[in-house]
Amino acid sequence: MSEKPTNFIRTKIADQIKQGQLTEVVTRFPPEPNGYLHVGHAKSICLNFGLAEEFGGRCHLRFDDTNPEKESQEYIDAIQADVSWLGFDWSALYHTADYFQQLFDWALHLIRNGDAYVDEQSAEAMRANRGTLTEPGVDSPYRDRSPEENEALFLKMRDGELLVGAAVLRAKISMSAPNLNLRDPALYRIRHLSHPRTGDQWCIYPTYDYAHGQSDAIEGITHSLCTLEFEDHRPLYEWLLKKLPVPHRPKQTEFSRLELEGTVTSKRKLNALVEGGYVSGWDDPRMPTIAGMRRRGYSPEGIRFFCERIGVTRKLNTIELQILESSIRDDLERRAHKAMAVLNPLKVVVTNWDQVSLGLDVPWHPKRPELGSRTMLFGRELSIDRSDFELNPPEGFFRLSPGGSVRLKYGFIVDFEDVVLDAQGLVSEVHVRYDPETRSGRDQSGRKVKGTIHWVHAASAREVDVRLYDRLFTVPDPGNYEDLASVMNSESLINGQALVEPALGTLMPDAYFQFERVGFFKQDSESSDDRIIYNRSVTLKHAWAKKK
RNA sequence: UGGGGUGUGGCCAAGUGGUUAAGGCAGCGGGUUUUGAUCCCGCCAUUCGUAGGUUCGAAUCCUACCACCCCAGCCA
Repeated sequence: MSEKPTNFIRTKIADQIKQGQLTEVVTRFPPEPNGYLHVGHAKSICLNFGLAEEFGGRCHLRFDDTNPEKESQEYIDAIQADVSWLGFDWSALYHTADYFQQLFDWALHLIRNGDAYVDEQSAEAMRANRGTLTEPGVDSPYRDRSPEENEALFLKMRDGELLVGAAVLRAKISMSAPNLNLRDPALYRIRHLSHPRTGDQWCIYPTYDYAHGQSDAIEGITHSLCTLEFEDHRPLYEWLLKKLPVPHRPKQTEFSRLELEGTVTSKRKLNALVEGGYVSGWDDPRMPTIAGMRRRGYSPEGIRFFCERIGVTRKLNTIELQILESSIRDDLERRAHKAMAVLNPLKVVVTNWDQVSLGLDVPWHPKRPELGSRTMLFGRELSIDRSDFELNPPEGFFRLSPGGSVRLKYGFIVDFEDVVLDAQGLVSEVHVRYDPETRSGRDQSGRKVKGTIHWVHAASAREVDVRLYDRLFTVPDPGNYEDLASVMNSESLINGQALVEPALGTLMPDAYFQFERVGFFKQDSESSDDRIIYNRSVTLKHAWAKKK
């Protein structure tokens, strides 16, 4: 993992510091608690927290909780867990809801200055009067009320004397602005709903446009980073900051959102997958949510490495899944304990083994001795993977086949002797002879074999469940399909069993594993003492499989 | 067709007037290897959306054109 790649935001900040325009960097990550965080949020988290960290500033975690209709405590808790799991500490926890009083007072300020008015048009009328992309809108009949009348009405809104939808507070900018966001945008709406944080204290709630910039100002945010679709909102963001006596002037900078090949990252669609029962929940290992990736066995470092690799620009981009997977592998390669597991067992009898089982001391990681070792047994009856034996091997096959030899990793070289077929003619057993001179670590024979395969000792192996995951969709751009059901991959989850060496048969919820020659695995959170479940996080790269 | 953006190899992405256009992923070739993994080495854009122009010199400046993305929630 090399040094951090640069990007335009970083460059700009470094520049501002160099020119003395900036003494501290304060960013914020402002999720709305209306769903779980996904890989796109991870990009934003890494950017915001990463920048603050790099320039010795701070990054606030702020819940942008302005709309109680869709927000809940479940999401608030999950978001904190996810950010923290990714490895970031927020200097303090903030809530837009904590600024509701200040925001309200500032709304009064706008009203008194003639910069906002209460509109009693229906939502439909407002829409009709907004105009179109090419035609200007029409002024509301309520647009020229006096400040006094507006204030009285706004207080009635606050005091619950008006019904939902009966009125809205609007900024008084221009109904003919070419930027639609400037055509008298709504600032406050009536919602007789209780809020996870403020309870029933308010029945009017500020919109994102009104709340966001002012919250940034209150917190002293220097760089308010958001995605490109908010670019058209920047003039409004700045208009409000200019009209209000705010203590600070934050600057908004936009970057392009992450698009990941083969995944959807809209909360609405992710929610539809959960609600429709297509996945087991927000943390289903196939979900691109942080919770899903965590459960699948991706490491925080791997995800952060990914976010670093993909960069930050203003261009449309679709990241290939391989970049994510290779980032995860890169981290897991050094982090994981390496062990033996056989997914499709084939019985192997070592016919010339006539002693008790032999204990082998096997390191957890050949390149990281500090991880220690464990004992594996070698004996007369073993299991190997069915795919490691071929009766009629294709050209270039160098595992076990009739007349051939192979090394059982960390054990001995074995030579093919015989094969037992069942009634259907399928291989049910392979008989081999082991070469006593070839014990790993003390091989005196000088023999070289082409293939080395993994195995487990039949009597001491334990059976575990294994869940093999594949992409959730059959198309690279599921986001373009309204009917997600039609592009779901029916084989995105394959349930199976595996025989694992004894050391893998106990509950180890935090450990990362590589099943040698198979892939990276992590125990699923549903595992229990008597039923261990391993999730395949990601496969190993497999040149042989590709060539076939 | 209004406004705002973006165009550098298959996918990302540095580069902001001056040697043969960084790097990563993918791919290809080779070496090491008791994981066909890892690791290591090499190859992989005479060209930067297109066409003109300015300049001794342009991906970088100018002009025109083309393509794509975002905006008409009392969502964020």
